[in-house]
Amino acid sequence: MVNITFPDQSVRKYEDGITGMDIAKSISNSLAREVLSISVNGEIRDLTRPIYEDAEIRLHKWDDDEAKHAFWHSSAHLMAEAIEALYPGTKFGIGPSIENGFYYDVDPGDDVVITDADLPKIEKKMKELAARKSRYTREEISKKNALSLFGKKGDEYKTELINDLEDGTISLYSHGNFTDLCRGPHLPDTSPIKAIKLLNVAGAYWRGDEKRKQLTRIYGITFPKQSLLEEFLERIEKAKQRDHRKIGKELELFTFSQKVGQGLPLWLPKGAQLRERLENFLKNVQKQHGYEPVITPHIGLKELYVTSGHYEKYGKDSFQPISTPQEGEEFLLKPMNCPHHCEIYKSKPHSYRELPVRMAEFGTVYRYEQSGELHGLTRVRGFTQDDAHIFCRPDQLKEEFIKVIDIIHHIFNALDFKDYTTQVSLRDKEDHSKYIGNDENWEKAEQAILEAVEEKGLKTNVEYGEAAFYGPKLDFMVRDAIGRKWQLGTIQVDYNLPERFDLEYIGADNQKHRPIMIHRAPFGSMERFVAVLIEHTGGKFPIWLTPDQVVVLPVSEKYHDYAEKVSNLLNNYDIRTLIDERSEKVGKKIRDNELKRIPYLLIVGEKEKESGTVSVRRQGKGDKGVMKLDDFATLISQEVDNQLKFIDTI
RNA sequence: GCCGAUGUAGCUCAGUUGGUCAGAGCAGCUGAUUUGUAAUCAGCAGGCCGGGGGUUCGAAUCCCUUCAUCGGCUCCA
Repeated sequence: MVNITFPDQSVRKYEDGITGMDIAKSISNSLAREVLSISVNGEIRDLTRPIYEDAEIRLHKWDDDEAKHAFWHSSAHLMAEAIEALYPGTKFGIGPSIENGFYYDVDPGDDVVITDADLPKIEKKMKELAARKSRYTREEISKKNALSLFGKKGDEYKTELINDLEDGTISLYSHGNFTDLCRGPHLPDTSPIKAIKLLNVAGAYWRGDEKRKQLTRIYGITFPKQSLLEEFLERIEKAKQRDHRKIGKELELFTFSQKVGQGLPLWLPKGAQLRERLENFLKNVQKQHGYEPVITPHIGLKELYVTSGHYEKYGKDSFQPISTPQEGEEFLLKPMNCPHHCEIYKSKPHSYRELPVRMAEFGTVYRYEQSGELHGLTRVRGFTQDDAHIFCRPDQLKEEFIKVIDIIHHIFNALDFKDYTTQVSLRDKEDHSKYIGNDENWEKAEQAILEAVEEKGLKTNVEYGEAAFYGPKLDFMVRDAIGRKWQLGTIQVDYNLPERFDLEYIGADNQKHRPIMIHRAPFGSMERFVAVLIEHTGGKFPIWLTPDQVVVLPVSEKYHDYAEKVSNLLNNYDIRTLIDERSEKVGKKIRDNELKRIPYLLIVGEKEKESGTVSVRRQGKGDKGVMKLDDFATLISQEVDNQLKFIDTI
C-alpha cells in the first residue's frame, strides 16, 4: 500500500502501483473526466503512470499550467503524427509545449516545403487522429536501443539528442502510429484534444544555432473545448487592435519611409509631442535626483569605439565608418553614448568627494540591426536612449543602485505600469573567464544588486550566466494591460569602460582609484517605450501626456465663436484644446474624435452659449452632463494636477 | 542574415482559371446641409497594381530578380 497525501493534507491509502487516473476516479467521476495530469512529489507525470511510493500529489485540471503543459505536449505529438502521415519520411527535431500552445520543429525533406496554406490540411488530419482516442503509452528504453531505433528511421536529430542523454533516463512515448523520444508527461489519450488551431510556420535553426540547418517550425494551440479556442483567438484579435504600428498610424504618431531607410522612425507632430512630454517628465525626475544633463554628438572617431571595445565586437556587423577628405580619418555613427560620457568624465580630474557624478543624455544612437529583426518602434536602427551614466566609488555602488531603482519604480508607477518584475543577471557560477574585472569587485557588485533588490522588495528572479561580459545587471519587465510582458528599463554595472578609458579619481588616501560606472535607462529607448505605452493603453494615454486633451464640438457654425471662447479659456489654463469646426453633425464629430482617443469632448450649442456651460463627454464613458465652463476648467486642471502631483510624490 | 507569407489609391480591402480589371468604402477636395451625444447628401479628384527584367498577341494575375512589410529563428553593446 502507498500513502497518498492530497493538497489539503488529507492522506489516503491505495494499492501499490495505483495510477493518478485511478485516484481521480476514486474521488469522483467528474474529476476523472476533467483531470489531465498529476504532480507526484512535485514532478509532473502521466495520469496512467503507476505510483509505487508514498507521495504528495496534486491532480491538475485544465486551469493549471501543469495540465496545459501535458495537454499541449501531447498535442505536439499528435501534430507530429499527422505530419508523418501526410509527409512520410519527415524527420523530427523537438516539439515542446510553450506559454500558449506548442510547436514542433520538423524537416520534411529538402524538396518539400510546408507553408501556411498546408496548415488546414494538417489540422484536419490531427482532428481525425485525435478522434481515434489513441492512448499515449510510455516505455523506458536503453540508450543503445534508442539509438538503433531512431538510427533505423534515419532521424539524425533524434539520435543527436539521444547521444546527449544519460543512459537509463531515456523514455519513449507512443500513440497511434507515432513514437517519439520524450520525457513526457502526456495525456492518457488523445480524446480531450477537441479544438485545434495551427497558427503559423516559421524557420528555426536546429538547436538554435544559425550555423546549422533550418527546420520548419509549426506553431499550434489546442483546447479541450471549442469555446476556449474561440476565446483565445479573440484575445489575439484584441492584441492586434492594440498593435502600436496600427495605432501609431491611426493617431499619426510616427511613420517610416523607405526613402529614409528601414528601421529609421519619423516622429510625426503628435508623436513628437508625446515623446517630448515623456522626456521632460524624466528630465525633471532626474534633476531632482542629482543628474546633470550633457549633450554629445551623433558621431565620434572610430578610435573612440576601438578604445571602448564596441568596434571590435560589433564593428563589422554595423553601420560602416564614415570617411572624410582627410586621409585615414574615420568616424562612426555612435552606437552607444557611454564612450562620449567617459570622455566628459576625463575632461577634468575628480576627487572622491565629488562622486558620484551622474551624467544624463537623451542620446540618439544607431545600430545596424539585422533586417529580419526590425519591428515597428520596438526594434529600430536609430533610436534615442534615456541614457545616464553614474560614476561612483565602490562603496557608493549599492546606494546608487537603489536610487536608480527608485527612479524606475517612480516612472513605472506614474505611467501606470503597476505590475512589473525584475531579473538579476549574474556571472556564470563556474566559468569566470569570459568576464572582465576582478573577482572581488564582481562579488561586491553582485552582492550590492541582490541586496538592493531585497531591500526594495522587488519581485525578481536571478539568472546565472546572463550578465554582460563587463558587469552584472538588473532588468525590468512590465506586464501590460492585457498581460503581455515587455522588457523596459535596465541598470548595468560596468567595470570594463572605466578600465579601457583609464578613468580615475583621487581618493582620501591621495591615491588614484578606478571609479565604477553604472549604465541605466528607465525607458530603455524612447521608441520602444512609446511603443509599449501605446500597446499598454491602447492609445488612451494618461491625460497629462496625451497630445490633445479636449476638443470642442460646436453643434453648428453659429456656435463657432462660443467654441473659440471655450477653447481660448482652456488653452489659457494650459489645457490642450482644439475645435472641430467641420460642417458635420455632432454624431460624426463625436465618433471621429472618440476614435482619435480624445479624453474630453465638449459639445456646445444654443443652451451652452446662453448659460456659459459646456456639455461634457468623457472618452469611452459617454455623456457626463452639462457643466459651467469655469467648473470644467477647474475639473480638468485638477485631474491633470492630480496625476502630476501623484507623479511628483511617488 | 535565415525560413515562410504578403505587397492593388493616404487608410482598409475587392479584383474567379492572364483578355473593358484598374474597383469599393473611409480619408481628401468642391458644393449643398447648420446639424444636440459614435458615420448628412451629392459631385470631383486619387493608383504605371512595390521596383526591375522576362514569358505571351495580351500580365495586377504566370516566371525570375530586387526592395519593403508581416510571422518566426538567430542577434540585441
